[in-house]
Amino acid sequence: MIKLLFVAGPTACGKTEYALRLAKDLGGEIVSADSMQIYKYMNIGSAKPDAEELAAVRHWLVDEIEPSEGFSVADYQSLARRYISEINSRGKLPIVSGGTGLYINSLLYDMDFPGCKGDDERRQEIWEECERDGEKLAERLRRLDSAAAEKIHPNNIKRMLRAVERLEGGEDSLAAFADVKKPAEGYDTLLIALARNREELYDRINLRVDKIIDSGLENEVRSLMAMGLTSADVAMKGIGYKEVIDAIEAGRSAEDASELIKKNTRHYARRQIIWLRRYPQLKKIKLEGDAFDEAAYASMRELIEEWLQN
RNA sequence: GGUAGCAUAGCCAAGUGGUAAGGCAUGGGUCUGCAAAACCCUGAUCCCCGGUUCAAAUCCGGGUGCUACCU
Repeated sequence: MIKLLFVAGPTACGKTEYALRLAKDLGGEIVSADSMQIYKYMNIGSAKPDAEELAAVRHWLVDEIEPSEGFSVADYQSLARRYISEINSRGKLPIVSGGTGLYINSLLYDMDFPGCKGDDERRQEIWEECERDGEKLAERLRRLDSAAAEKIHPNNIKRMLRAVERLEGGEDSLAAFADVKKPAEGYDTLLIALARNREELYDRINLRVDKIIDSGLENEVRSLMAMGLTSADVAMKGIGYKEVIDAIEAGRSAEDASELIKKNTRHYARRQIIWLRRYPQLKKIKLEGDAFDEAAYASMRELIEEWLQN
């Protein structure tokens, strides 16, 4: 059994800081569960740990791929599992830190990604075949698997496309949609979620967005654009990036996009919080104030010590 | 002081006699290959008082507040 610690929580709640401290104190290495920090060159906007932090504790799945590369949960899962066992075999504690719920989920549970891989072109094809009509797509899905069709809202084109893709790719039914959630085998997990008052979190978000913009988000976006990336690239769909690209293209500056970025980040944080509510085993640690919350950290350590004993 | 206009949910806002569109925010939620994505759900009896009418956010009178212009 590999002991696997998770430090989750919404964006801007302080994950980086606390995970780093834990890694130092426990002799751990950090496995990022962040769908944006995984990209190279996207440092400022994704609020990546800085060079000093990256040097202090070993990080995995940060700066892993090119922004132009495709990536998916399935890729994440297999890479993360590999790194985790390597860390474990070195006698270190793997600490998964990040806010991408689905990535965390892929490690926590035995999600398997069988069947066909996601193929953009294939999905595009299906979409064209349905004449870009949500209703027609829904009908096609219903014919293939009525149970799956009932679970996916007809407005959710993206999900319906993937479902059709899988079913036509050979799967008889999307049994996966049943909520069979087996804990991942081979891991002994402890899931800690950092939490804050909503108001305090939103204040932190606003502050952080201002800081990110001051630190040169616009230049970062411009250099990514110079590398040939456009708003069509997945990496550029990240919050902060997409808004600034739009602003630049409209002849405005990053500052002009500030309010929009803040709003989108708040929405994102809310969804993250809601996502985490699904885990009954979740240990919530409430953080307060801007300074490092020693009291909260101490109770975190206590939880961890107890878990490590068993 | 005068004249005109406006007053609808946290904000923007439609509706000008038949019982309150929509957008944003907020909150809640879904989630098996783009997840910082995609999608779903969520609120008011219309400034106050009186009147006309079977029926008023909608018409009339008065009050209050805001805005513009005038003196």
